[in-house]
Amino acid sequence: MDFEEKKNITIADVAQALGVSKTTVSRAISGKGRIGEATRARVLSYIAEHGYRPNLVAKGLAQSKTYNVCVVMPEHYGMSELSFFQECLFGIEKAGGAAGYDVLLSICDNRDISSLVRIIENGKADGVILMCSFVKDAQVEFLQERGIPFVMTGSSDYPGVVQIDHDHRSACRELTAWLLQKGRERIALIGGNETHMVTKMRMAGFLDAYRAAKREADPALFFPGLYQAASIEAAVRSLPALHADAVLCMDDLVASHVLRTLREPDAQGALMLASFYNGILLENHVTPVTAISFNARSLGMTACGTLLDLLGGGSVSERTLLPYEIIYRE
Amino acid sequence: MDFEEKKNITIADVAQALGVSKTTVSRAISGKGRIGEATRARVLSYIAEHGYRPNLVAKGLAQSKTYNVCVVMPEHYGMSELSFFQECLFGIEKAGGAAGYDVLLSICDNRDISSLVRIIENGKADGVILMCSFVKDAQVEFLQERGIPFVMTGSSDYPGVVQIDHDHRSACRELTAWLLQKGRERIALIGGNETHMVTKMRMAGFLDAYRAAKREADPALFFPGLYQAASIEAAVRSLPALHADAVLCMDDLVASHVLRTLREPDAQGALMLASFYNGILLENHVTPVTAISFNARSLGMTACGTLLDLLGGGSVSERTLLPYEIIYRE
DNA sequence: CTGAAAGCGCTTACAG
DNA sequence: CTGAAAGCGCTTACAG
Repeated sequence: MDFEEKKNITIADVAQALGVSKTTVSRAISGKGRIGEATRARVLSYIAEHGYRPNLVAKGLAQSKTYNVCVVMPEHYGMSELSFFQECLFGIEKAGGAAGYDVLLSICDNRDISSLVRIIENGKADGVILMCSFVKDAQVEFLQERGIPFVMTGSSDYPGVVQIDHDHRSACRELTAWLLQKGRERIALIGGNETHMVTKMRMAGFLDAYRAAKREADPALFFPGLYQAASIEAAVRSLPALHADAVLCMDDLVASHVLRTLREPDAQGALMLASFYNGILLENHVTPVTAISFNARSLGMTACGTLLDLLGGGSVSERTLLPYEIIYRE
Repeated sequence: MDFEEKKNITIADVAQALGVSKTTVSRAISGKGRIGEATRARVLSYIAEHGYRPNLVAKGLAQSKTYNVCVVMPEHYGMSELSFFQECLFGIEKAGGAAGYDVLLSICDNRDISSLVRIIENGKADGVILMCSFVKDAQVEFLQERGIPFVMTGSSDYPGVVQIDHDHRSACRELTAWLLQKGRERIALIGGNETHMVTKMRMAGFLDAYRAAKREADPALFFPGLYQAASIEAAVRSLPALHADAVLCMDDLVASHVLRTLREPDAQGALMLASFYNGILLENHVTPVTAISFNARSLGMTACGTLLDLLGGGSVSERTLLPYEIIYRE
């Protein structure tokens, strides 16, 4: 297969065709600078008719801009986060597109940010959106050192990082408080990647609720860092011996595994179950479970909007907290 | 938050610092054109030390290239496809990055390809990778009319479209043949979006197997276009009355629903189950089900490699079929 | 082997 | 109100 080069019409072409200068054409399009109403109309109608679109790359070069935002997605995560990230990405693309920006994708582990580095060093993007935060974050360190504008969906402990996040801490506090109020005191906490900031936030909200209720959480009931079905099951089976009366899952994948284990014939009942994230996995489940619901798409749109403000020289608040919703199901 | 403009070092800077011309620096880097070994080494060591990286956008403008590939993802699809697309996307990013290309993301329904159009008209990408094919495909029509190089992951009926796909037809034939050989003749076929090409391919493979076995498939056992849990369950419940002895699912989401229904107390057993796609949903299931397994990442890498060949002026074959694997589980 | 100059397709002071 | 010219950061014939 080969493709015929259909060479694009340039600003010079339309200038020549109209017998005006490139400057004039440029001004008619951009709306900047004085220009006669008649000439502008003439130019505008010509380009509309001939389908001329200025080359954004050339425009960008002249303005030292790229009209690209780079979004970096983490490579490794569970499937529960998958659709969340996807939705968020779509939100970014939508908000960016509306403002004439495109999204350049970067994949990255904490260890390997080479893709991000390449994009930045090649001068391919005006700013970046970080979709995942780490407690020791190479992305943040790199971008800050380079002075590249960026925002983060999620929370960060690094000073000066513009963050857009759902209010995980409040949400988890509220959900935990609900359990406590139902008379559940020995709440087990299962799952969560401890290197992720979001886990810290959830944990904090959990403890907030205990503090507010003047109760004390039992660390023996914490089971962080569990991803495999087998280890989650083992944790759940150990619960009765620990006199747990409820279990709170860090995300919907964990919840899904816990649910399965609890349904086994030899599993004790009487445990109350809730999840810190109402993902796609929970939606498909027969047994409804109380969970916190977040809107990933609006997170993405807000993040992108904030980055564009930043690029536009506006001042943005360092932290934007988006609302959540708790879906109570018994 | 604001960021200090740390202005990048340009080719003019290094030329001046070294007392040579920009031409020389450019040649030292690109390796094109004659240049003294000594000067080249001097330039190279200087740029290594000072961390100079040529601005790819400017380079691109000079060469009428962008070093971007646009990949368009469909917006609406089930979660079973989600991780497949994600993996594929990661494969593309990897292969592209290795060749100095970045990926520009476009989201699109069949109805609305405005994001793709914008990217192309703005001159932001050298070529595009279509991740989803439709029987009436606005993307293909647009790109062909514009003469933009593109490839597609999946299959297409449009003439002249470079396709990279897994061999769905053969895979489905083989899997169906296996059931037939096991003595199952009344195989129900559930799910599949009829507007997607992949459904056509799977269907064809299914019928191939019947033909080869000199049997006839019963159209009464076809249940296409089922996405909701409820409608899938209804279909499964109607199976005994239709004397079905096996069920073949179009994807893992369908399989997952079927599995759940079959496990209900009042559901008849004796049905054999298999799926045309071994997705993440099936992996998490307790009951193992025979299914076809595809490597999405290598699909992405191959697609990107093919597009790059195309951009490089190489001739590529119109259709590349990737191998599959059938995971037999009883 | 090396460089001055034109060009990629735009924008934007600076003059008029 | 309009245009000639320089510039964005690179490449690449064309001379030497």
